[in-house]
Amino acid sequence: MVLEYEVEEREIVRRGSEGDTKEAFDFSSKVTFYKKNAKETQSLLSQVSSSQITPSQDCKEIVESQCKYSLESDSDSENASISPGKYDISSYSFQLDPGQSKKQNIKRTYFACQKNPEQLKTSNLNEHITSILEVLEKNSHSQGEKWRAFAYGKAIRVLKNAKFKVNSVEDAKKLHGIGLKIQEKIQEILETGQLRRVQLESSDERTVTFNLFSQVFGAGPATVTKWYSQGFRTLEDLKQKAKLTYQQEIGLAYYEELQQKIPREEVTQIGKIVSDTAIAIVPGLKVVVCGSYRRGRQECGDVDILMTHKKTNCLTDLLPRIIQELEKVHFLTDHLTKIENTDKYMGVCQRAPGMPHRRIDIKLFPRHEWACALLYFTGSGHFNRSIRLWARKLSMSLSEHALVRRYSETEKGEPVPVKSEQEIFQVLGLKYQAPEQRDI
DNA sequence: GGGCAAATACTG
DNA sequence: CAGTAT
DNA sequence: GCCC
Repeated sequence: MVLEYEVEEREIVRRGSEGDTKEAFDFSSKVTFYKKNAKETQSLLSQVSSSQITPSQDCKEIVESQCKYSLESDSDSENASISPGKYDISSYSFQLDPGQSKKQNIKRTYFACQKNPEQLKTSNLNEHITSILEVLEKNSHSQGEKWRAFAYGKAIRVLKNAKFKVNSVEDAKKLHGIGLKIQEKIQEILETGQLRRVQLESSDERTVTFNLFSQVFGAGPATVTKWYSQGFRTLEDLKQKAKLTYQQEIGLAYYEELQQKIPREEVTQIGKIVSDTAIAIVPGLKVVVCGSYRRGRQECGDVDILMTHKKTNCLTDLLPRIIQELEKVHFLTDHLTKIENTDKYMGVCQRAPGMPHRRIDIKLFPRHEWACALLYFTGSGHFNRSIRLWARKLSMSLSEHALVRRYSETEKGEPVPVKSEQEIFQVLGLKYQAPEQRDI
């Protein structure tokens, strides 16, 4: 009884934090609430769009206070950028209908989830199934079957987050995101411990080759298909015979190194190198390492660095200058985008000679886009999908640049000025989640 | 059947 | 423009 | 592939 109760709560939490369409329960109940309280929300929105928060004020405030390198967390500056008197987050945090105990439970669980994301994560009771589905997901992905892979991914998350071990198809049916086809697969896994299709594919030349090739940076489904049809089967084939773009050459040259995860400590060091270099060139720059690093991961796939400055608009060549300097000290070894005239750089770096090469992105945003950029590039991907879906249901649209109201399918309104991540959550009527809590 | 997020930048 | 990446 |  208790178990089942908890299961249901977890289920709800998961859906809510994932933002799947069908989190019907979580999300739509919130939508309902939103409509009920449309008036409050309107007033909040007008408050936000009023002069109380403006980009210029934002610039002034942040630049004057703490334009300093912040790796571990910029929560200090985030907090500092909120004036307590103007916004009382607690008064506007999303409250579910108090009259309905069930909904209250959702809310409570929601909080629990936010406090304990690790707990939810560490106990995958369905490893025996998910490990196999993960193969299917990867295979689908490298064949370019985007949405099929998407569905597998969703099923995997559902299974991982389930509070019970799936011992029968009936168990699996309860989980949202598991349809007929995956049910069949689960049945076979439960009966035989494996999946014939996976066995087949793992020794299938086409599948193996697609997986191999699709991990080359710059090669997507179309390119991989072409290479395969041209008869290439190994990385050596590609190096010797394939016609490669410059990006693919780099991707191939560092194929193994770029596969490796980056220890958190190294990301910290890389961040420091970039930050020190950048700030030496442009004092007052704000530099934050985002991505999985900011979410607290111990291992990262790449390094994602965001910068902003109050004078961004007058310093269009800012990023190129920083790039050139980083190149000069042999930190950046290869460029994946052109370095002139850019505010979004992609490249390859090496912390020190002999160390593995790493993928690095450095992006410069104008001050007024800082909050959205931070949110976006901190992710996770799932979290982003979730919050955007939510935004859409509130007739808003969230991008790396801005949070805007949409009046219709095509008509978009003015951006809602937001100067911190907290404000984005606030405007969307969501409880703030720290970066670590977005690692979902 | 259509949606599954959304928007931008770069390459060739 | 298609393809790729973020 | 799943869901509506």
